Order: sequence, then C-alpha cells, then structure tokens
Amino acid sequence: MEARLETRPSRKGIILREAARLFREKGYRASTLRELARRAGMKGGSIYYHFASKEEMLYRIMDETMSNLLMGLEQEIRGVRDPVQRLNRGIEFHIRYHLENQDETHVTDTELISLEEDHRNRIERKRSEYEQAFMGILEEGTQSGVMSVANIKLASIAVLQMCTGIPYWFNEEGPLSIAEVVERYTDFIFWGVLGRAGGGERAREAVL
Amino acid sequence: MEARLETRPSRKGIILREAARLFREKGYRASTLRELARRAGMKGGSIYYHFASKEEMLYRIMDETMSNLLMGLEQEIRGVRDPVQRLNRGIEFHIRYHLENQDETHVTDTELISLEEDHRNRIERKRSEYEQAFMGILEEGTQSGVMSVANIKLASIAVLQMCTGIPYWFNEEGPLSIAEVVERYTDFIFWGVLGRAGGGERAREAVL
DNA sequence: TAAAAACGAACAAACGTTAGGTTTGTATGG
DNA sequence: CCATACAAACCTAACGTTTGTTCGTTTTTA
Repeated sequence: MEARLETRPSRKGIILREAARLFREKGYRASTLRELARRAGMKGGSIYYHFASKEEMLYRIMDETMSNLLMGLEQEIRGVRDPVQRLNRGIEFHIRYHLENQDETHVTDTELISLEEDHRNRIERKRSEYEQAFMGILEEGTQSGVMSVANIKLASIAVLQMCTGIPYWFNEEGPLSIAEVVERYTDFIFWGVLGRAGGGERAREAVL
Repeated sequence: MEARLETRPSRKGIILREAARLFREKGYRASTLRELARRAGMKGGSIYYHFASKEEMLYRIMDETMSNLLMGLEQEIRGVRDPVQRLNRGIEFHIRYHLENQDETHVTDTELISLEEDHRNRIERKRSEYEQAFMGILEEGTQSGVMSVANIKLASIAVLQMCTGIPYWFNEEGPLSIAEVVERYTDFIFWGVLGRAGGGERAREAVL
C-alpha cells in the first residue's frame, strides 16, 4: 500500500531493492537466495524472516511497480483536458518512471513468466488497467479529430512497448539526458517518421 | 548456415523446434532437459547425442534467428532505392518474421541474459548489425529530405522495439490478420499519432 | 555388421526451504 | 541503576529435490 521504497529504508525495503537489482542482472530463476542475502548483508536463511518465499519478493516488486505506475499516471493527467497534452504527460511520466526505476520496471516487464498463476493474474490485471488508460487518451484524441489512429489498442500497446524498452539501451553516462529522450520519443510518437518532413507529398504517394 | 528449421525435419531440427517452444513457454532457466526430451519423444540423456549442452541449443536458436533476420532483410530491400519503400519493406519483413517464428524470435529477444559471455557477444554483434541496417535507411531518408528524424539511433531502436513486441499480444485466432497488423504499424511509424490528423495545426501548437 | 541413435541409471552440485539455537535491542519492575 | 523478560533479527546446519551431465549398454537403422 504505502511506498516503502521511498521512505527511510527498512530492512524489507533494502532486501527488495537488492532483489530487484539481482533479478535484473541475472534473471529471477538464475538468482539465488544466498547471493541475494550476501548483497543484503546477511545469510541465506534470514531472508525467510522477512518474506515467505522467493516468489513473494518478486511479486511484491512487480505489484508495487504497477501500483506506482497506475497512481502516478492518474495523478499526472488529472485535470488536464486536452488529449494531446494528456498523451504528452502520460508518455513523459511513463518514460521517466522507467528510467528512474530501471531495475524494478525491467523485472516487472520481463519476469511475468516467473510468477505463480494467481499472482500473475493480479499483475496482468493492473497492466491491462494501465494500457486502458492510454487507450482512453487516444480514443478522446481521435474522436475530437485532433489525432488520427486507426486502431486504438494497437497504437497504445505500440507506444508503451517502445517506451518500456528504453532502459535496455539507455546509459546514465551516455550523451542523452532523460529530458532529451522524452522529447525525441514524444516527437516520434506524435509525428512519426514522415509527419513533419518537407517531402510529405512524395512520401504520401509512396506509402498509400 | 543453412535454414535447418525449414528443411525436412532432422532430429536436431525437431529438438531445436521443441526447445524454442519450451523455452518460450517456461523461460530457458525453468525449462528442464527431461521435459524437452519428453516433448521431442525421447529420454533426457539422449539429447546429448545431438548437442553438447543445454546452452548450446539456446545459442543455436538465437544465432539462426539473427542470421535469418539479417539475410532476410538484406534480400528484402536489395535493389529498392526509395528510402520510404525500403523502410516499408523492412518493417513488413521484421513483423512478418516475428509473427511467423514467434517462439524463436521471442526466445532471441528475451534470453540474451542466459547466454554465456562469448555467445552473448556474438548475438549482440548480429543484433547491432541488424539495427544499423535500419539506421542506414532512416539516415538516407532524412538526408534526402523525405523523412524527418531528429535522432536516427533512437528512432531505429524504437521502431524495432515496438515491432518486436507484437508476438506478446498477437493471437492467431484474433480479429486481426498479419497483413492488417503490418499495415497499422507501418502507418503509425510513418505518420505517428498526429501526422495525418485534420487538426494538425492545433496539435502542432499544443506540442511544440 | 557397423555406425547412429536412444536408453537407463547414476552422480555431483546447487537450489529453495526449514528448524532450532543465538544475538541484539528495548521495555519493565524493583 | 540493574536485572529480567521478551520479541525481533539473524545464524547455522541440514533436508529433500531437482538439475545438467556422464557413461556403459542396448536398440535401431542402413
């Protein structure tokens, strides 16, 4: 419920933080509790005082991530009316959160397969909610005529997919700042490859 | 070298095919050789007559996939001059191959982490080659003025990322055909969300 | 009948998990 | 101020499985 990773680091918080790092580094299945315990500064068995199982840690990481995404997005676009602005804010929030919580989001995006059925269903439900928020924005934008999207669901998934993949290649020490990445991606999502080019007519013929 | 999965199914081919299915279903680490052997119609130890290790099978799947992607793309855009047409063909090929070889491509896109260092480097090199082919197209298109891409590398990765993710949600029995998916995605990549909308001016102001 | 393919049984290592004992911090009562 | 009580936090050692892999033998194929 509460944002545990944000507050003063409790023992559980530290373990989850290290778990996210480790799971991202080696993958959930290849990560051992002994290695995790070592990084958290204790011995293997001690983890079980804080968590009932290895899988519970994975679920907690993913559930908190999805909750933060859902609440954060809602808060970010609340009160904003213009669909273009809403999409703008949504994209920026999504990218920012993924870049500022790379370990947790990466695990959340890749380890669904490692969850037990019940937990997996819960996470999938939240993810679906999150996608529908974006679908709603594209829907409004299209109906008001300012956007032109043939298949709302497809476009939403495509947008999220490409933004979600940013942490794969983004490097903190690289030449690009987070703000620049946000700008380039937003630009691409809004205008595509041809949208603002001079040779629009020529391209239009070639494609259509 | 040769397209082994395409020819008359050899014993090795069958095993690799089932391995790709299994690895995708449960993840590489969670897949056991005994289960794989069962699916391929034999007992656990027999696999080792055909392959030296579990990891070798994973590497073979990924290497063949990357080789097919590289050669296929090259063949698809060879002789085509117009950058827009080249991009069009590249996207279509990429999506088609991913949808027609879902197990292998999914494994290739998610299990890099499970490869030993030497093998991982080899696959990463081919993946980088593949990305650069797309970067080249965007480069030509931008320099000739028909496209407008601020950051070539970013855009290439974004395009590939969103297309690569299609098998995650695509359903053979669903309402969309492969051709339709290709069309929608190509459309989105070319024109974005605003590019062909009537309210272009209004949106332009809101975004810029 | 010789080579190719598969079997069956076993091994050593690694894993998640458990149980019981030990330390540490803190509140309580005299 | 000290002694006691108690719970939270951690350790140690082990258990039972599962895993990738090996190897000598048997079956199948050509």
